[in-house]
Order: sequence, then C-alpha cells, then structure tokens
Amino acid sequence: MNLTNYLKNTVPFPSEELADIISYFKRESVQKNKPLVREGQICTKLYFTEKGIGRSYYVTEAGKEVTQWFFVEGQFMSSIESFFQQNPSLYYLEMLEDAVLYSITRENLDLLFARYHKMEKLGRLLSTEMLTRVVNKLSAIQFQTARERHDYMLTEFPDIANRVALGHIASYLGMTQETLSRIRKAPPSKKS
Amino acid sequence: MNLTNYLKNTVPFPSEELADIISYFKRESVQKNKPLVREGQICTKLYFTEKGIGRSYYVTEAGKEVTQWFFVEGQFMSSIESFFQQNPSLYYLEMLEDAVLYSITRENLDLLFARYHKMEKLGRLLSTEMLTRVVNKLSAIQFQTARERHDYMLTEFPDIANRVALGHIASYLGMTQETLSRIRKAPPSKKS
DNA sequence: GCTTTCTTTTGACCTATGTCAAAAAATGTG
DNA sequence: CACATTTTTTGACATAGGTCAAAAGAAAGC
Repeated sequence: MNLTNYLKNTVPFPSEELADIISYFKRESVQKNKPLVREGQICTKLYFTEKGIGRSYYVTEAGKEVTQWFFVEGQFMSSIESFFQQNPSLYYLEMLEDAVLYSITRENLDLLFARYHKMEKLGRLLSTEMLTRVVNKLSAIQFQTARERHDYMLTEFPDIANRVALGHIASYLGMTQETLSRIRKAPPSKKS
Repeated sequence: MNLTNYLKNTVPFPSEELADIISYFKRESVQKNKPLVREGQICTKLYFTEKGIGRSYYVTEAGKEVTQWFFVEGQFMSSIESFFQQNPSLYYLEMLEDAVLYSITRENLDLLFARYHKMEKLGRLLSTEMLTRVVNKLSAIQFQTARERHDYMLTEFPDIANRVALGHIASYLGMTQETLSRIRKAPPSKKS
C-alpha cells in the first residue's frame, strides 16, 4: 500500500490538493532496530509505513521491554500521545525490519490541517480508526485469558506471528514469553 | 462544565457557527441505570455529559458485567466503535446517576463536520484526546499489578471512587471486586 | 563449517489474584 | 423504623500464569 493510494482511498482529495499534501512528506529508508524516537524525546513526526513492521515499546524499571503496539504496512505510526500532545514520549519507536517510511512533521501537518478541510477530515478518520483499534485491544487485555488474547492477536495482526520475535509479541499481549511459547505448543483449543 | 463553554474552549468558533452547532444538540434528562444503548444496537448518538457519571460495559458469557469506560462531567460519551463505524454495539451505555446530557445524531454531526472546517477540527481533537486516554489505560492494564492499576485510576478519575459502586470500578480495572476491596483495606503502599 | 550470540522451549516451583460462600454493612422503601 | 435488597468485606482454598534456570535451536559472523 503506498501513501498516495492510501490517502485517496480514505478521503476523495482533488488532485492538486493531493499533490500538495504529498509534497510535505519525506521518504525515509530506515534500518531495523534503530530507534526513531526514544523515551523522553518529543516525537516530532508522524510516519506512514510503506514497507516494514514497526513497534512502540517502553522499558520497565526492571529493564524489560514491553511492546505497546505494532504498525504494519499501510498504517500511520507514531508515539501517539507524544506527537499529538507534544509531551515527552513514554515509548521508543523502532522498525523491526529494514523499512521505507514517509514522514511529516507536526508543523507541516498542522499547516495542512488548516489549509484543507479534507485534510482535517483525514486526521479525524485516522484517529477514530486508531481509537477503535485500541479499544478493541483493551477489551481483549482486560478480561481474557492468555490463550484468548493470543487468538485475538491472530485476527488483529494475522501475519505478524511469523515476522516478529516471540518475546515482542508476548509482551504486547501482556504475558511472558514462556507463557506464549507454551500456548503455541499446546492443542489449539478445547477440541481434542 | 456546559457544552457551549466546552466547545468554545476547545476550538475558537465564531459565534454564529457556535450557535448553529449548538442548535443541533438536544438536551436530555436521563434516569440512572436506564440503558442509552444496548448491546447489539447501533449507537446513533453522541452525548455530552453536563451532569452525572456514565459508563459503558459489556456482559460476559458467564453473565458478568465488565465496565469498559467511565464518562464524567464535561466529556463526550458514546459507544465509540459503534457510533463511528456504525456497527452493532458490543457495549451497553448507561448513566450511574440521574443525569443531564446533550445529544447529537450521527447524521447531524456529519452535516456539521461537512459544513464547518472548525467542527471537523473539533472532532479530530476529541478523538485524539480520547485516544491518548485509552492508550494510557491500556498501559496501566497491560503490565501492572492490581495495586498499581488502582493507583492509576485515582489519577485518571480522582473522584469516581466515592460516586460509583466498587464492583463497577473493579471490573473497569480488570480485577474482581474482592481484590479491590482488599487493596483499599491494605496499607496504601510500601510505607508502613 | 565452526563459534558466538540471540531466541525459543522446557521444567520445577511460587505467588498474586481468582473463585466460592457466607457474614456484615449500607441503602432503599412502604 | 423494620424489612428487603444491594453492596462490601472477610475467609478458605484453587489456579493461571509468573519467575528463575538451563537446555535446545536458529541465526549471524568469520
């Protein structure tokens, strides 16, 4: 999924608007495991993932990494709270594979929001979409067993299981890596 | 906090726009514990809470209620995913106290989004604000102990502890009511 | 193709929190 | 105010999933 098509499919921009908007994005090739944002920094950019898988994560006092979210191709990615509220980020942001991203700064994005009503709409649609995703994950985490959360993840991120280290997925699901390993091993459910 | 002030403080609407926008909202007095939305229904309205506390919750297969979110005075309230995606709601929505709400339908809201660029902006700001709230809760739930989650809640909803039944809060925090009761009882933390 | 490093699996044991049941306290109501 | 209903607390016990340690397997570097 490339950026132009993604934008077009989400909101029907006139082609001059679209061209102007795209011109504010910068293509970036980034290497895997190089942090795009570190904890404590203010996240200044919003990224669109053309190729690669990203994740946001934080590090506990005990020094363990906890994956907060995965971002796959065709999705916008950022340290959300930091980018929108301009607070120091609680999270690191990194790509887990060598990747191609398109980035835009907060200033330029605000400029586009002010310039085009349709851009503002795009922003609204993206936030509500992300919001419903996060709400779904919250439901899964809040009251389901480890096995159910694992099954939930297969629906939200079907192909991620093979592309990402088990430990990253486990912490994303709020369990230890040992537990996830055991779940994968065990019979898929009640059925013998 | 009333609706007019809330809107004004969030986005600087010209006064004619503001008047027009407000005219699409309908004041509703609602009794406590009467569902505004039931599971399976499509949620057609967005509510602004002028007075009262609301919650969204779902019912598990075992018949237990799990509180998803609380909505306090000065906040917009809805079965978010249902309202925005027009899917059948997974949640019930109800007020826990007799309440005064202002409601707007999805159609009228869309009309206002299309009519006023600033309204679209309001929508975007509200979603991102809600998004950061949900992300924060998710972090709290995902990897913290029952006691830490309880402490987190005191910051997000400081006064709710006294206004809402313990069982509702416990399920909101992803624990049983017995556990929450014990936490409240026990010494507040490591300090003797 | 061997060595080093990183990731996943396995095993033994432990603990925070859940479950179930019943008592106590609070709240509502004619 | 007495009775009914709902909410909160307490106790005894069970268990899902955590912790720690080590072995096995994969991947990366030379």
